[in-house]
Amino acid sequence: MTPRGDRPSIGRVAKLAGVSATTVSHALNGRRPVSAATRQRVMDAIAELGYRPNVLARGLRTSRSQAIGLIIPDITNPFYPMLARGLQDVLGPAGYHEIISNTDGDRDLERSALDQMIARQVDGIAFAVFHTHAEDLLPAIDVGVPVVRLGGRLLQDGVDLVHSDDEGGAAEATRYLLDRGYGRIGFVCGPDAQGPAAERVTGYLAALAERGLPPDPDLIVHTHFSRAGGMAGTLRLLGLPRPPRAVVCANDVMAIGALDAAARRGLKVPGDLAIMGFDDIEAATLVSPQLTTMANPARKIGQACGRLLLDRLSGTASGPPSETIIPARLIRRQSA
Amino acid sequence: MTPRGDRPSIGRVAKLAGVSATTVSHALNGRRPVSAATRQRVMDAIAELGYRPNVLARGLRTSRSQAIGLIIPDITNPFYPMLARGLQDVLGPAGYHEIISNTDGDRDLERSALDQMIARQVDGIAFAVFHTHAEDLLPAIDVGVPVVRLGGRLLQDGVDLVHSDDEGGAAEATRYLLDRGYGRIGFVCGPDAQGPAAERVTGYLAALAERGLPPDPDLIVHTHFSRAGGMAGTLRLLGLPRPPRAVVCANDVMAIGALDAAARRGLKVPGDLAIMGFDDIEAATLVSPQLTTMANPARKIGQACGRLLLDRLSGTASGPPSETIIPARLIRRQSA
DNA sequence: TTGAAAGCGCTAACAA
DNA sequence: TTGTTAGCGCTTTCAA
Repeated sequence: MTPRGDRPSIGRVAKLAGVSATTVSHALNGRRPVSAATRQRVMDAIAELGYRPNVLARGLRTSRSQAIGLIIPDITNPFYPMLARGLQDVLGPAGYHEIISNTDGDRDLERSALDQMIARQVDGIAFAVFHTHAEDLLPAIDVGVPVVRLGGRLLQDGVDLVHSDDEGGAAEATRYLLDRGYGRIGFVCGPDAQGPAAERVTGYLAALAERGLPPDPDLIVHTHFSRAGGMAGTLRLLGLPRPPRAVVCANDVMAIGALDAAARRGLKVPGDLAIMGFDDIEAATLVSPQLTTMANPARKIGQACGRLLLDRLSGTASGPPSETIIPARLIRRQSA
Repeated sequence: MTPRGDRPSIGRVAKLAGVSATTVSHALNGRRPVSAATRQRVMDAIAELGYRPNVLARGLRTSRSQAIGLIIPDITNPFYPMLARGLQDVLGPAGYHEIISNTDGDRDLERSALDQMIARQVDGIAFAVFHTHAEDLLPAIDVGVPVVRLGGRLLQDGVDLVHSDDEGGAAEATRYLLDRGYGRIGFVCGPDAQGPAAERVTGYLAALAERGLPPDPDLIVHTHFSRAGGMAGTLRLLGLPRPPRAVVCANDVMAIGALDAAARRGLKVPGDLAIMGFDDIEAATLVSPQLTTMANPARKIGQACGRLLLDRLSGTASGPPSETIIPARLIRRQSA
């Protein structure tokens, strides 16, 4: 009836080896010395029966599921698989599995995903979402599950923070253009002032300010985080009375849209229009000209997140929430 | 000490509501009538305590973990996230979570991932790998866990099969070129005769045979499944005494490499060389000219896989292994 | 309509 | 070096 085909239990192994279940347990996880002869008999029995410890039962007893939850908007967005891989790089060798939930950025789904993770007794949670407020994470904090938040700036009790240096990266991208003599630089931004995009605008403005350049609201356009949005935003900039000769885009996908806009206007890139992206997604090397961009190292972020979780789980870290900033790196290619 | 902050148990809820744990259980999962008044008291208690059923404990008792394992080579390859999403489309609403393991195509890692999934008591497994032999799946079959294999052709007891129509798709791609007057058509293939690539060669040859064209071994080059491999293979074809004017590539990544090869030789695409890809990855629309290709619908494959698993889990399906073939669709763009 | 009791497979006191 | 016992939180007979 049930889908399990009568799997051998620790008791069966014990009986076959002629020892107690306790001894089998200790032979397996070495928390207590077991004589070589006994261990051998146990191992033989395990092999003979094809025994595998039931992780659920172990988890129930130890209240550690050896699983961590990863809550993200959409695994289909190439940034997140990289993040997931980085997490696994660190957590896998430590014996943790990853349970992934997609939320599509919906706040209700985010909350329900968190609930389900808690119900599954995950040992830790990596939460990568924009629209979540501090109070949404309280259920996890209340039950004492370590949470690492990916992105955002909010420091919150019980929640470590990992994010890329959006502000510094955007500043560096802008400086790169300034150094090449571009005075009027446009910024193609996301729809609102939330999330990493906001930090990127801040960096852009900071770089201008360093050189004594005042911000020009006309040069900042708000549009969608998409290829079409990038094109529309860039066209808007190009339609200005004094259009910019260089643009910084909030991400690579939008920068590819900026490329589309240049092609439509018959502008050469970077000759007539220089374009900077952000993220260094795979596609950045597929378009022509290839995108000059800031590398946003998803895998490294995932690894940092994994280490943080591991430290909290082992009790190595127990202090107040930490903030880890992963630097972005300038990748010089052809578009700027 | 343990990382769980003293979570409320069903017993606590029962006490607060003034009923037995049994009643709380039934109030929650409705396997037995509970009076409206009692149910209300139970729900109130649950809300007051913030109770969430412990999925591990439930799983231990019912021997169903409500989790399914997804074993893939690499979540970083954009095909697999789509697959994972398709699985979740179907399995998520049914209350299943997904546990993902990356194997990097390593057979030992594949076997160990399978072992771990079994140890975790997953209710079903989706296995997407090339290098696995039939006997590697036996551990899962032995314990009665339904397995769906993604890709490959091997019909095996206890293992359902889902794959795209690699053979038919490649035949259609080839026919498309034949219809446009190309007589000598090259095929850029993977390193060996295994996996979906093999089926694609078969389809290519079948289409040629339909028109009475004999196979020419010179026109089939073996190379790596990568952009660099695609370029190298195409250059080899172009170096032939009578080079083909059209090539079919085993996947889009290789087709992008073929584009590189054409650019290097100064050939116009599709004027001097027509190029067909396979898969329709996102990048297919980013390159210039955009790739004409066969869409390999990963998400649909994932959904089909999820339905199959669900049928096996619910007992709806219980017969011999099934084979589901998802058709590939021709996407006309610019490269052919 | 409800409860009491047993037990899923494991580990951790405690005891020898 | 090893065993006995209890119990993690839940569901499921069996009984009322």
